[in-house]
Amino acid sequence: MHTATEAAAAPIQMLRRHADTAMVDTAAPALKPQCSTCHLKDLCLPCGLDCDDVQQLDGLQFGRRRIKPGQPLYREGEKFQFIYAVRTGTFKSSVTLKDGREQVTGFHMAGELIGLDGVAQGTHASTASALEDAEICAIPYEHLNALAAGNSNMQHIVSRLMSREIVREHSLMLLLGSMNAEERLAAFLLNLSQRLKARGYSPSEFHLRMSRAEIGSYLGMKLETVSRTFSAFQQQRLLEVDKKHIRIIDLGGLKRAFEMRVQ
Amino acid sequence: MHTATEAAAAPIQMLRRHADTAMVDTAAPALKPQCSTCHLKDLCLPCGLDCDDVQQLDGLQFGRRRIKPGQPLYREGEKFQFIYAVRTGTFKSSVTLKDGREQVTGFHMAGELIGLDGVAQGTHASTASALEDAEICAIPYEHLNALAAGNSNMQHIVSRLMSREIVREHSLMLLLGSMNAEERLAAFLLNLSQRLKARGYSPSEFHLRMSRAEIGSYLGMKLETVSRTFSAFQQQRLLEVDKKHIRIIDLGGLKRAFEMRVQ
DNA sequence: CGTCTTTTTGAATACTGTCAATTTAAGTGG
DNA sequence: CCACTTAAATTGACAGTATTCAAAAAGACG
Repeated sequence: MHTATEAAAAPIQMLRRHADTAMVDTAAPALKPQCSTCHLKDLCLPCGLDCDDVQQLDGLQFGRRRIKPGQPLYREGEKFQFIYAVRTGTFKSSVTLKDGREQVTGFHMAGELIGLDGVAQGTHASTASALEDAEICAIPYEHLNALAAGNSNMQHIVSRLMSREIVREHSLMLLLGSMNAEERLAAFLLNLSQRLKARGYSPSEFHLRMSRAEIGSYLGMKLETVSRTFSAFQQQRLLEVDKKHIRIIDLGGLKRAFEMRVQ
Repeated sequence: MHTATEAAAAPIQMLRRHADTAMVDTAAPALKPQCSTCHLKDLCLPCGLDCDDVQQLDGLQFGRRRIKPGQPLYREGEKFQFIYAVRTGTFKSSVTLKDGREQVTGFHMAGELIGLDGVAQGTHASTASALEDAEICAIPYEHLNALAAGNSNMQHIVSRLMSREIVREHSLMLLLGSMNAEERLAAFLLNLSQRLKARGYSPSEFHLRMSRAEIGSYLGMKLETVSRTFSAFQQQRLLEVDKKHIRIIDLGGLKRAFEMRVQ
């Protein structure tokens, strides 16, 4: 088993270490996380639980792990053992096509849980990779389940998380199925803005962690179209775009570009 | 509360009865279903449970209900109380856009469970309507949860069902995000064929329960494009199409049209 | 039997994709 | 520190696919 330190020392070779991606360093005492004292408490798994229940989560003694940019947290087909809570950094989830291309199914930031698609078949149905230096909590699914078996609150929290993922994907299907390029990008930016705001960051000025190609894959369009649409928004004076740095200068206008169709 | 009979007597007025769509006739003794004797046992909720656990499901005493074509089983925003198992007939799930258009998020047939997207917020996130005469089991979610609290097998079954829905939506996102019209329709037909086969029907000859517009909404294309693509498949001698009656005459060819990209 | 809906098909348009060139940024090694 | 290589993003020109608009045909239904 390789530790987080070893992984950090050899970030280049990540593509060869398929079987190891789920390994977690549970030995390092400095990395023992506690939900009860975590600043992400209100966004993450413990959200909605009372003090006693959160202390039960502390009892799970899950490991923490650092991930380097580009490194996979888990891979499609790999055995499912943990669900992961993002502590810092950003991840993308994707499913890969036979011909090698990927479809990005989500971007994930601090407090969000990923890996729940592995429950269905006991193997991960998607691949999750870090887009920047990141840190996660690895929650052993079986232990969480054991906890949930004796605690209906906990049970409900986990179910709700899964259901939320279903609802999230509904709205993405809606986007992919019935919006044009401008509406897609507007929806993407507004969603990002909202999630950053919920995490205490500026909702109007931020740095994209993903490439144009990754945004395009997520939104079902080519990277050139993403780039063109950014330019169009800039000309419409909705945004200021400097590569990955985005400033929303007309939030209302952006919402109009998007809410035209949704809700 | 209106009974199934009343509902059947006034199918035209369904659009006005928002609050009532989740009502279930639990009084009619003839309609008391038993999982243990149900012919859908191996496809539906009980799949994977042993005899003892299935008998616990019988104890839930959930109601059965008939739905007329076009009638909603539940509606977006409505209070979430039940998950539904399709006994007979076909349903579509959809989310509606501000401007009235709908995005179909799924088609559901015998043995499939719907409504799990309501767990997230306590209200249904989509609308489910029957495409033909249908019959469902309404499983009270709270009761199921109570059962799951004392039975980890049961718990696992429910989690797996939710996760399966997440995985299903992944593959639909993949379809919507990175396939052309022919690939989409081929994927749709192959999926349908496979599910019909699992239910003992012919996988190569079947009757579509949904309109071209509904297929189009599901696949993210216009009804005219669906129609044209059917015609194209017919000219390529992959299908014989007579309105809603479909005969697959070259399964391999259809798979090639689709597997070109997927898995 | 007439009306309404669904489906099919055609023609023209619009949007996004493809290909290619250029610019900018980032990383590498002398 | 600078020249070099590599990767990412932007932009243009053109092509191709799916959409839109429109009309006709075929069912479905009362």
